[in-house]
Amino acid sequence: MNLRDLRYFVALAETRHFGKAAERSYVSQPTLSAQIKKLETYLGVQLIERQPRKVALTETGVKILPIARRIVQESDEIVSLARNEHDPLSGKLKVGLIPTIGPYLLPLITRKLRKQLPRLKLMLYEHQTQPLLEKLRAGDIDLGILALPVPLDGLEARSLYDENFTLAVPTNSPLAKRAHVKIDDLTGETLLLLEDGHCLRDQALDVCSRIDVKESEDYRATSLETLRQMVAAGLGITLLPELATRGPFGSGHGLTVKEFSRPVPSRTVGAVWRKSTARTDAIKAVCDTVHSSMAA
Amino acid sequence: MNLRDLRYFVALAETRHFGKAAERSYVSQPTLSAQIKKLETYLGVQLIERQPRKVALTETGVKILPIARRIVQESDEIVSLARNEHDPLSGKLKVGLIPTIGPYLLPLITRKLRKQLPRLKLMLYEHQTQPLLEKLRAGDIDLGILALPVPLDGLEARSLYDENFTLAVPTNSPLAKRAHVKIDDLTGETLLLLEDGHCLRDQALDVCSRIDVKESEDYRATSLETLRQMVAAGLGITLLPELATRGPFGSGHGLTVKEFSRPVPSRTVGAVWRKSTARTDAIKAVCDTVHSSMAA
DNA sequence: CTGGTCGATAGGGACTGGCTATTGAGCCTC
DNA sequence: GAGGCTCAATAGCCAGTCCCTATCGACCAG
Repeated sequence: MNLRDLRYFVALAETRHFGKAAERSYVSQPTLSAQIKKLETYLGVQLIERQPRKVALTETGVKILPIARRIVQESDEIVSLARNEHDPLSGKLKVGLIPTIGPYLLPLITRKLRKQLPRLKLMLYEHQTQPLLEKLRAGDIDLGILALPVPLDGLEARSLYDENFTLAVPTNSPLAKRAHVKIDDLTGETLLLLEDGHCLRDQALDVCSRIDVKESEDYRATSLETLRQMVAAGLGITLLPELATRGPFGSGHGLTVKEFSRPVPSRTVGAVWRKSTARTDAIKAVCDTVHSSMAA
Repeated sequence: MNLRDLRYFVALAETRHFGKAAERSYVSQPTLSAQIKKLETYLGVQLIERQPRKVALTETGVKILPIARRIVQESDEIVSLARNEHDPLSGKLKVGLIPTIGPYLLPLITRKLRKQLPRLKLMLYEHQTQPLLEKLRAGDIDLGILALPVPLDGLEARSLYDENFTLAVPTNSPLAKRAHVKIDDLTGETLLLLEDGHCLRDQALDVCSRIDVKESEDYRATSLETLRQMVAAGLGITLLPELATRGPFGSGHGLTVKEFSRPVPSRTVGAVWRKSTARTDAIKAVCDTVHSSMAA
C-alpha cells in the first residue's frame, strides 16, 4: 500500500469521477484507474462500485475513506512541519555554559543573539566542564561554551574569545594600592579557589604554579559570587575572569580588582559540539555572533 | 514520501540502530539507510543524527515520529479492516422488498438466512416496485425482491419462485361454497384492488383482463391487510398471492380463501440487482437460500 | 445509428527500491 | 598502534512499479 494510492482513493471518493480525480491528482486517468485497482487487489476488497456514469463507494470503501483521509492529512502535516523546521536558524538549540562564564557572558550577548537569530530558541543550561561534555556527547545539549582546551573525541571546537584573568584583593590589602601587579607579586598570599570541578580552579592553580602561594584549606567557594564575598571579607585573594569584573561586578564593597601587567594571564573561551550534530548552521551562527560581540 | 519510508523511520527511531531496524523491516541495511536519507532529502530536514555507535533523533525527528507512528498504525488499520471485510458473506446487505411480498416471505426465510449466512447483516426495506428500482439503481439498496418481469437496464435479475394467486371471497358469498373456482367464475363480481403503484394491482387486473369484472370505484386499499378486511366486510372479492394466505393469514373471520383450478394464475417472484454491484457473492447466497427455501 | 463520455486495457519508458559487495570511520583488544 | 570488529555509507546492478499515450468497449443521447 502506498500513500499515493490513498490520495488517489480519496480524490476519487470526493470527485466520484475517475477523470476528475486523475486531473486533481495530476496524473492520467489510466494511471489512477490502475492504482485504484491495485489498491483494491492489495486489500482484497472492492472499494469502488463502477456503475455506468456513476462512481459509488462500497460499504468497505465508506469505512476506509475516513482513515485514508486522515492518513493523507497527517502525511501533509509531516511535510508542512518539516517545511517549517526547514529553516536551520529556527527551533530550539540547547546551549550549556560553565558557571564561571554563563552569568557574565550572557548579559553581553543575549540582546544581539535575539536580534540576529530571532527564530532560534536558545535553551540555556549551566554545568561544570565534565558534566557539560557528557551531556553534549549524550545529545542532551547541542553546544557547549567553556574554557579550552578540553579533550575532544567525537567533538569539534572553535575558540570564541580570549579572556584575561584579573586579580581580586581586599581593598585594605597592600596589593590594592600597587599601580601594577604581576603574578610574581602574589608570592606568599593566601589564594582562595572554587571547589573541585570548576575549571577556573585549575586555571588559577596553573597560572600560579610557578610561584609559592598558600591555598586556603578550609574554604572552597561554590561560586564566583561567594568567592568574591570571601575576598572582600579579607580571607585571601583570587583570580577572576575579566567578564566577572565588568559592570556591577567590579571593585567596591571591600574588594578591589586589579589588572595584571604583561604578560597578562588569560584563558581561551570556546565552543564545543558533536561532529555529527544536525545543527551546524545554528551553531555556527551562534558562535559567530558571540565571537563578533566579544571582538568589539 | 512513502508509507514504507515512514515505517523505516519508525523502526529506526525505535531500535536506534540501522541494522536492527532494517532486519525488523525485512530489508537490507543499505536499503534502509538509503530510504531514510531519501526521506530526509524529501523533507529537507535531517531527522536522524548519526553519531558514532549511536543513532539519535533530531528535534524535528522527535516531532515527526508520533505522526509517522500514527500514520503507520492507521495504514495497518486499513489493512486489517479490509481483511475483516474480505469475507464476501459478511457486512451489511441492503435488501428491498415490495409490500405484497415482504411481510409474508420474510417469516419463512429469516431463520434459514440467519443460519446459513450468520455474518451477513440484512438491512430490510419495503418499497413499491418503482421506488425500489430507483433506489436499487441509486445504490441505496443492493438487492430487490419483487415480481418479475421489470424493465432491466443496468440491472440483472433471476427468478426465485413462482407464487400462485388465490381467490379471497366473503365467506357468505356463493363462490365460497364452490368446490373449484376458475377465473371465468369471477365474471360480474366486484374486484377490490390495491391503490396505484402496487404491482399486485396490475397483476390482478391482468389476470382478469379476459373477463368482465367491476373495479370498486370508491375504495382502494393501501395494503393487503386492509384489502383482506374489505373482502371480509363483503365489499367484494380479490386476488391474494399465496404466501399472504398462509398460516395466520388464511381463511376465517368472514373471509374464505379458494385455490384456483388449473390453469392457476400466478406471478414470478425474483431478485434484481445492479450489474456493477460489488456484492455478487452475498446476493447469490441470499438468492440461493430463498430459492431453496421456497422450492421445498 | 452516430457521436460523445467514461473507464479499462495495452504497450513501452523512466524511475525507484531492492539486493550484494565494498568502503570507511570509529572503537576495542592485544 | 596494528588488527579486528561494528556499523553506517557508498557503488553498481537488476526488477518491479508507476506513469505515459493510444486505443478499446460500454453506455447514453440525439
